[in-house]
Order: sequence, then structure tokens, then C-alpha cells
Amino acid sequence: MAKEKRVLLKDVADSVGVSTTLVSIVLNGKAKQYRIADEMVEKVIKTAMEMNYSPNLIARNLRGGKTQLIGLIVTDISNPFYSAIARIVENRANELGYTVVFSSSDEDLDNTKRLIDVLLSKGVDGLIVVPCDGSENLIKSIHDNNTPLVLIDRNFPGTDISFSCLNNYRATELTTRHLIEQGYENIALVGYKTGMNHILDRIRGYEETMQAAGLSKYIQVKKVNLLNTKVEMSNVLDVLVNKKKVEAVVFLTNMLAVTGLYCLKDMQVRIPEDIAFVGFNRNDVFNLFPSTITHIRQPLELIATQAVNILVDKINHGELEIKSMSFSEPQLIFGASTPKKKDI
Amino acid sequence: MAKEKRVLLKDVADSVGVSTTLVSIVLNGKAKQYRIADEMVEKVIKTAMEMNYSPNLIARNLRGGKTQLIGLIVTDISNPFYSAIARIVENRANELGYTVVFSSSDEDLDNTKRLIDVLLSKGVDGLIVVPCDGSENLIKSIHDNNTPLVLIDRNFPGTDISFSCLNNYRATELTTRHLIEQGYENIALVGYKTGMNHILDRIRGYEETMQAAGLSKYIQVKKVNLLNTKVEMSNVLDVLVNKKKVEAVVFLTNMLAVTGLYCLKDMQVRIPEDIAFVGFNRNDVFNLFPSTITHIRQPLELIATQAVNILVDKINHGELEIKSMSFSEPQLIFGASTPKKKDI
DNA sequence: CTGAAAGCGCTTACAG
DNA sequence: CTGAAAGCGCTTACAG
Repeated sequence: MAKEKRVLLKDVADSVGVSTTLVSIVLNGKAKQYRIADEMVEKVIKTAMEMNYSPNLIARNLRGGKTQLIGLIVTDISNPFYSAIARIVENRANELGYTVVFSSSDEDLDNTKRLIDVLLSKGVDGLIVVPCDGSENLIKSIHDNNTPLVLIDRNFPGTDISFSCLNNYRATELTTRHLIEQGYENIALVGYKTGMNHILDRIRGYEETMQAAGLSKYIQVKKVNLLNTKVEMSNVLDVLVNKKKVEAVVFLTNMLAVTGLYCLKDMQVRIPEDIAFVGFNRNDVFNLFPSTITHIRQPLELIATQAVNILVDKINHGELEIKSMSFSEPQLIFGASTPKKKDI
Repeated sequence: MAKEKRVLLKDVADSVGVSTTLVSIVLNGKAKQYRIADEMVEKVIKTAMEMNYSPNLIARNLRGGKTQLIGLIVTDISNPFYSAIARIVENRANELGYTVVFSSSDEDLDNTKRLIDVLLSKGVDGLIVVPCDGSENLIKSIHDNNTPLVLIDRNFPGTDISFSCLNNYRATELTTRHLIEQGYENIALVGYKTGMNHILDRIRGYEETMQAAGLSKYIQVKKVNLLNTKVEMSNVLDVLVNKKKVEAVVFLTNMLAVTGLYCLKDMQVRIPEDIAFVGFNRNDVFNLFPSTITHIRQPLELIATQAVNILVDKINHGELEIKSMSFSEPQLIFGASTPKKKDI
């Protein structure tokens, strides 16, 4: 129970009877480069193992300026969508020898700024960020400061900041086209209030597809507030269902879809008998629903893995000037919630 | 776009025209202690602000041996239960000036060992760990090595390792007593295969309460495997419902409860008409269920906050020898899934 | 092939 | 009140 002193490089060196330089070289696999004698290499490694030596990364990092730490800023780690991303980021980062530090911004600009400062002062080698509304200038300044940085899930078009996200336009284009093919015309969209590009792209995908199909007069986009979503969602759906008599509704995020499901249930509106329903991303909740739910599937594995790959490239090869854009393609999963209209 | 050099302590010192010592003292709030002149303090702080100086924590840590980093090892950050804990840990850690590094062990001993090594070599000041089955010796050795360590969610009784977890015995005692009061007798339990104490305690709470009520002959504990839970759950529920004719079933984790809900739905077994149902922890899925679900509520906020508090105490006051045991009390949330038996 | 020494950016006795 | 210097534990030119 005595405070065991940690084994230092010097301890190993003393034990073998050589300099710390030699031990450091051997343990960093540069023996050949320095043409160290084979027996020496063996002896050093053996001793280090026996003494259970592990380098103090802090010291190593102070020297080399690298921590092998990646900072991940999401809006809320307890949101299943982001914790799923976090897990994939973690796995890929581990494979590449990195460890992940995470933080939640709660979609707040000041928080984001503070978190980035904290993470940078902890010495993270780079950042993966889900940017919040209004953070474009902040992110740009970090990027211009030559900090390796990759956006995930959302991006800033027109900047040279790298990102990995869904092809959002395509997601709603696919969805809308599917609904039209199934015979629906009065199709509504439910998103949330934000200036962020991922949502705007999803809205455009819907609007332009409706327009191209000559259904402009049915275009209606409802935006709820992210805060008291439940109340607003009830109101929005009440209008859409009872006043506008929409035939199908598309939700732009997973949380919106789940909330929508609850509200429709409360309103005793049946899916798909009374209204066709399309969600965004899979959710466990869908399992319990009488009919399977049609939804957009994001290739999360790909999106998150790409983000790490791009970031580590930047860190290692100093490819800070190069902008990597990774748009992953969505998949539409057909369920019973969007049957051919005549089938109802 | 030029690589801006980071502002160093020395830069500030040069700018003011004093030594780094002085700047360091002022910026660390020790001006009074060293009786530094007020104008000097003001000038230093002003200059540091203007130059946008932020200390290199790596260097500071190398010197002081502290990183203000906490390592959190859960079984899977993408499991909503653990991501909820992670979020609370994050919040409390931030309040206390710490940042969280997280890792997922996948309930695997070797992973746990590797992750602990990595986190320690990153220089985390302490660890919060959800220990996996068979990790007792590993954890003990870390603890004996005087690394600040707190277990969360699960604990090792009979050791002097601090922990913050639910009063697990009480959870199933409450539940079982409630069911008995509602008039049920043939009550079954579904857990999973593990030697970990939290599940064993929950089983004991059930068994001893059944026994005390003279219902020993009805005691039946089913254990599914965590891997292909779905298939095993179907089989288990088939036996319980169709063969054993149980009147009520209690699930020992949230994932088990949700899976149970799906399986019962597939089997077209109605809740509560055909069987009474008790879940563990709230889940969004419950919202969609025709009747509200009776479930055990863990005070997650308290459990996670306590874990951080205990850990930071250990880190700051070196209270490594003191064992802190925090058992938080469960709450039974009554729902429509466990009505009085005669009401059915 | 191997070692003495400088240096990464801080903090903190120690000296004045 | 203030500064010169040592030291945290490494790595890496530099010298031999």
C-alpha cells in the first residue's frame, strides 16, 4: 500500500547501466537508425518490461508538442445520436493511437468557445466539432490558427473548413420523391429553427423536389423550437393534420420524429391510416410501433470514421491547408408507414 | 493564415518587463501571498489578457503532476444509460475544473486493463470506472497503487475501494413488495449472467422479499446472455408466460426491460391484462406504450455527481485511504403496468 | 554505437 | 516585493 514511485526512464537506464538517451532511442524503436547493438537492444527492452516501465506521456508531449489526444465537442453526449457518434469516434481514434476527450456544448456559442479553449489548453492535437448555430466565425478563427479541425454532422459551406457529414439535400430529395411515387401530394416537413446548413439543405431537398413535381402549392415547412419541442410539436401537428389535412409528414431529426410519434399517438392519429410518416435515423422506439417506420438512414459509421481519418491526416501530415469534404450518402429504409396511397 | 506562435509566459513577462516568476505568481492568484504591488498585478493581468495568454497546461502539469483530467471508463458510451451518466459526470467535473476523457470497455477485462493503462499514461488525475465482471483484482491493484479511483454503478463489496451506486437490494425489495401488495404471487425476475454485485444484490432483494412473504415456491430467476439477448429473451419469456404462467415479471436493467417489451409485443402478450411488468430506469420507449410502465428510478444525477465529488476529494486531499461508500436510494414509479390484481 | 547537455513551458523554493 | 535558477521526465541534435 506504500506509494510506489513510478518507474522513470532514468531508473531503467541506471538498472541497465547506460544513459537515458540510449534507453529512449531503443524504446522508441529507433535502434536500427542509430545502429545500436542487438544485445543492448534486447537487454534494454527486457529490463524495461521487467520494471514495468511506461513513459510519462506528459513529459514526452511537452517535448514533442503532441498528446495523442483528440477533442470531441458534440451538442450533448447524452443524446443517443451523438453518443453513437462518440462511440465510433472513440473506436477509430483508438485504432490510430488516440484517446478522446469529449464535451457537450448544449448548442451554445459561449459554451463552445469555452470548451475549445479548455481542450486546446489541455493540449489536444486536434478537434472534431459539431458546430452550433452562430459559431462560424469562432470555428474559422480556430481553423485559421492552424489548429487541426474537422466538423462533423454539420458544415459551413463557402469556407475552407474540412467536414464529414451526410448529403443532407439528397436525404430529403430521396424521401420526397418516394412519397410522391407512393401517391402523396400534400406532404409537409417538420424541422427546427436554426440557420445551420444541415437543416437548410434538408429543407431545400424537399422544396426543390416538390417544385419539380409541380407540387409547389403543397410546400409547407414547420419549424419548432428545440427547447419546448413537445408543446410546439403538438400545435404544429394539430395544424398540419386538422387544418391543412396533410397526407404525409417528414421529420428532419430523430428527436423530432420520436416526439412527433408521441404527439400523434396522443392525438389518436393513426399511422399510416390517417397520415404517412417518415423519420430521420433509426430509433429503438420504432420497434414498438404497430407498423414499421420508413426513415432516412445515416451511415454513421462512415461519417464518424471519416471525421477521425481526416483529422488524423491533418495532424500527421500537416495538411492544414487542404480542405477535405466528405459527404456520405443517405439510404431510405422503406417501412409500412408510407404505403401506396390507394392501399390505405 | 500564418502559423501564429502561441503566447508564452515569457512573452508576457518580456512585454511587461519583469521575470516569468512574477507573472506566474500573479496569474496563479498568489500576488497577495507574495505581497506584489497592486499596480504590478494590474499591469500583468492586463497585458496577459491583451496578449490573449493561456498557460500551456502540459508544462504546468509536468511540473505539478496534475492534469485536471478525469478518466471515465464505462462499458459502452453509446448505451443511453452510460451516456446519461457521462453527461452528468462531465457537468460536475467541469464545475470543479476538470475535463473528462472517456473510454468504452465493452464489458471486457483486457480492454479495461488497456484503457486504464492508456488513461494513466495520459496523466489523468483519477479514474471513474464501471468495472466489468472479473476485474476485481485489476481494480484493486490500481487502487493499491494509490491512483485515485471511484467505482460507479457497480461495486466490489469486501474491498476498500470507494464507489457510488444504487442501493440495489432496496430496488428489488421495493418492487417485489409492491407487486405482492398488488396481489401478485407468481412473480419472476429476468437478469443477465454475471458475477457482478449489482445484479446479485438485485436478485437477493427479490428472493429474500419473496421468502419473507412466504412465496418461496414462486421464486424464479432467469438469466439471459448479454450478447444475443433478443433470442434468449424470447425463449425465457415463452417459458415464463406459457409454461410457468407467471403473473408479473421484473427486469433488472433498462436494456432487458426494453427488449422484454419488444418480445412480449411480438408474442402478443398484453400488459397488464396478461402479465404485469416492471422495468428498470425510465426509457423513452415507455412513452409509446398503451399503459404507463411501472419502473425503478435510479437517481442518476446523484449517483454520478457523488462519484465525481468523491474522486475529486481523493485527488485534492489525498484521502486515498478513506473508503467512501455512496448508496443512493431507488424510487419506485407506479404505472399502469402493475394494477391491483383484482382490477384486471 | 553511445553519452552529456540542451530544451519543451511552466512553478516554486531560495536568495536578496 | 522581485528575479535567477532548478527541476518536472522526456527526446533529440550534437559530439565523439
